[in-house]
Amino acid sequence: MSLPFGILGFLNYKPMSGYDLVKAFESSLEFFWHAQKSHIYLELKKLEKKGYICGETVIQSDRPNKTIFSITDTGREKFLDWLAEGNAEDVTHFKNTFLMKVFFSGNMPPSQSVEMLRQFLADCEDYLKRMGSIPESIENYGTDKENYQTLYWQFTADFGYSYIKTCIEWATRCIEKLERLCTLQTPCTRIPR
Amino acid sequence: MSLPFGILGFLNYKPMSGYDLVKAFESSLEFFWHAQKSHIYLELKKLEKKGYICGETVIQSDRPNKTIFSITDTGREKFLDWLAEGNAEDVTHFKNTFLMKVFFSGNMPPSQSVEMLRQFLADCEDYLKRMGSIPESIENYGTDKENYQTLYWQFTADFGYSYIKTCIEWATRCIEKLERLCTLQTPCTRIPR
DNA sequence: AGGCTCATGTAACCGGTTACATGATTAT
DNA sequence: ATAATCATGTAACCGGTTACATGAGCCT
Repeated sequence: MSLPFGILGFLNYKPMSGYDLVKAFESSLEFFWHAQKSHIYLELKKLEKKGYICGETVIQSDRPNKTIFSITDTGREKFLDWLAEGNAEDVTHFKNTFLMKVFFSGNMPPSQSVEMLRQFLADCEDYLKRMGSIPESIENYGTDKENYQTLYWQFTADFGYSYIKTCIEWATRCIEKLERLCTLQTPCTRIPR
Repeated sequence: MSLPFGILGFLNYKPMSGYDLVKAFESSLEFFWHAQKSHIYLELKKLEKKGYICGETVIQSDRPNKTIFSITDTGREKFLDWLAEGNAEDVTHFKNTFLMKVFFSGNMPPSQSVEMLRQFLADCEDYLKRMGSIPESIENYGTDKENYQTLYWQFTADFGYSYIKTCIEWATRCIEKLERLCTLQTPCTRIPR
């Protein structure tokens, strides 16, 4: 329900082609909204049909032709409406497959769940490393340094960073607890179930 | 892609009716996997057709009849396979509409985004309050106190708690920064865009 | 000649949501 | 009477994913 608004959001900065949008999503929103290429192109058609954006074909000699989309007044209006909307469900309605697995981990040997948590920890740390390069990439598509845009981009980056940090601390705690239980209290021969 | 496994997970503890499952989801998985009633009943049919669970009608005189579902051997096998699977995408592929709005907040007056963040903060604090009652409710459907189940339930509760705490701290930071910028550096008459 | 970036799609599918709908029994 | 709990669905829809597909031009 958000992809079309993400597109409108980018087009509100400046007109872009589908290809540009794919890259914009990859380099920024990726961290909290992974979008499929095909889905973006599909959504562009829908938005144009609705009259929220309008496309113009640009003929290029050195590379394939492209369509540059601009946001329309109605499009901008819809986008700003969306921005102003409340979103109370967002705090409560998040889905996390990994946590579901943790929840049901009593069904596998503790050694296996320790391994699972270690993998999660490794993935988080890997992610954190790759995140180091965000602040610079954010600078690249800022159009107007006068306004608050970069500030909000920093906010989302801050969120991502804090979130991953929290995940790392949590996973570390869990692993410690499991290992303490496994090596000290209960000998590893005792397998649940 | 996880709901059927959530159902299998619960049925692996003990046989349950669709109604029981709805309540089980509401009282526990709710925090990271909100499930629709209708979806659960739909999924039960699919799982039965696949032979992962089997239902038995229980005739009741004091209340409407019901169907109690039990997990089959193949069902248990599939469930354990799922548990053992890796889930690297889970760290990277999360969707958050609210963060998308923050990302595009340069398009609205700072006062409005402060309001949005305050609302988020309030929602988080509200959520945190309601979370206080989880540990007790978890105790209720533990079948076998000998095994590690409750430990893992605590892990997920710990995650939820830490996550909300992180959100609260983050939102507080953001609001502070915005207010400092608005009241000290730039007079509020200057509205971006 | 072969790989890269640029550029854009279609078709099938699926997980999940929303709205709607029914009906029994029990407690007040 | 009527509200609450128990109990179970159907149908339409939609957001998003996966797989597949094409083709121009540039660089080496």
